Amino acid sequence: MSLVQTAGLLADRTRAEFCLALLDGRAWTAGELARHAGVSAATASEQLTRLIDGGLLAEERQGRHRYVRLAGPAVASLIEELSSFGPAGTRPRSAGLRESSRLSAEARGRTCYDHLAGQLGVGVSDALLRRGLVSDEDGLSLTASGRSWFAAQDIAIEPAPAPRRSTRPVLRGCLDWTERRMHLGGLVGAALCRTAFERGWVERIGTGRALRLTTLGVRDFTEPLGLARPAA
Amino acid sequence: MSLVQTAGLLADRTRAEFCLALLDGRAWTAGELARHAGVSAATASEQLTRLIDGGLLAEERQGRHRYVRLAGPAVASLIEELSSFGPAGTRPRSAGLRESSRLSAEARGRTCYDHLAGQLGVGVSDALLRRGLVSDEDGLSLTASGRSWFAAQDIAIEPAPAPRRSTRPVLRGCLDWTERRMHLGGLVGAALCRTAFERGWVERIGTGRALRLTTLGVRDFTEPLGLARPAA
DNA sequence: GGGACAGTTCGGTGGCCGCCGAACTGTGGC
DNA sequence: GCCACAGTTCGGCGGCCACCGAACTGTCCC
Repeated sequence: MSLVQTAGLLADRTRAEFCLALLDGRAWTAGELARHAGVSAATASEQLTRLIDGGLLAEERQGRHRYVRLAGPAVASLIEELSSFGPAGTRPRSAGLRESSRLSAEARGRTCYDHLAGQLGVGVSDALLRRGLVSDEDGLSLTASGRSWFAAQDIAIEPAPAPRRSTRPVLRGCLDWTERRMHLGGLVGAALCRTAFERGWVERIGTGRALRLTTLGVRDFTEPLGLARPAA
Repeated sequence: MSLVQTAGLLADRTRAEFCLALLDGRAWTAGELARHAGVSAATASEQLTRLIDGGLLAEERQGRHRYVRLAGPAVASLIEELSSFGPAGTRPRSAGLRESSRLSAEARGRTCYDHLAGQLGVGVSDALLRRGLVSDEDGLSLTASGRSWFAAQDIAIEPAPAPRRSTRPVLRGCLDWTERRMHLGGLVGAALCRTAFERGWVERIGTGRALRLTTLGVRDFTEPLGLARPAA
């Protein structure tokens, strides 16, 4: 795969739509993606095969279903970087009720591939900054007290997955499109999100990418960090 | 600009060739790029306009010349990320004498947008790791002693350029295509490279992207770091 | 086994876009 | 003023590729 080929994969409306949908970090079936992007099953099947051959997506077949997901964090960060280009143009026009309620749930909290985003993600990010666990002078980094805080919480910041030496930074600012604020990505963001799921601090709402903060999460996660309790 | 449009800009052989050439961090004229990519002046002109409109390139007109360069570090990192995808496929076949002498000069030392690459870049990167100024456990980061070393050398790690809050990490591993080794990018890599030019530690060889380490550079830069003196 | 359904393969079509030569504009040197 | 040269604009050509419908394979359920 060369630069041209990889870019070409993302240079198509349909394939890009697939990838953006998969940015929630979950596995979708081919049919779901086809409906989501408004194309026939035939087209979806072809395009998914291309994305998989190009190494952007990974597939898992289960019975008559073909599940696909992003091939890894590098792909997610690539897509985010490409999306965040230019003068951050146009906001999509207003939507129906059902749609806008889904959107507001996602605005409160959601996953952005493997880390937390939305108001929850931004809030956590701000809290860590306020408490000096993370520093944003000359770029984002974990401070010494930040490292000990993570150790004290028993949250492991996974070193790079065994086989391939990763270039993934410990901490990475991720600028999302709904909030215009930065939230924490990178290994630290992924570790926080993984822990939040494992300890029941957050849970999925239905089948979307939206998240709900549980009462356990308020008690053990956001209140200790000094976050205001969310409005709804 | 959307994801699709930005990706589309890089999904063309000619435009990609331009961007890869500009990865040396310097400004090229439209004609130089046309010859480099083997297309007519007409084609180069059109494609450059597209790249500029899309925000990937910046232009500067001087008399009858049109100089273009990458619009910023974010573009360089985007291109590197896109290039480093997939199983790092095929190495270009061998070249003529003139070409291969240029290549070996570039292998010794060159710029990779705004930081040092080639054997020089990798060597510096290794030396900083060996001395504990940089850590690569769970991702790359600058250690406390690393921060004081930079301060002691009076090398400023520039905070993000004023207007826009940058997501550029302090330290970023950059995996280059000639060396298969990682070298230092990010704000730290840029600061080192800038300093190396300012203090005369390195200089350009001719008009290419290749670098020569000066005797001053050996004395004040690589020897203090414990690098072996390069073969040639 | 039959029917519903998820996904795939294939052929044909339409549109987009990268390319060039030719004619043109503008700059610099003599 | 003239010529050389860098870059631009335009029209037209050619190739690539995303799309669909239709026919097919494979899975699950009754």
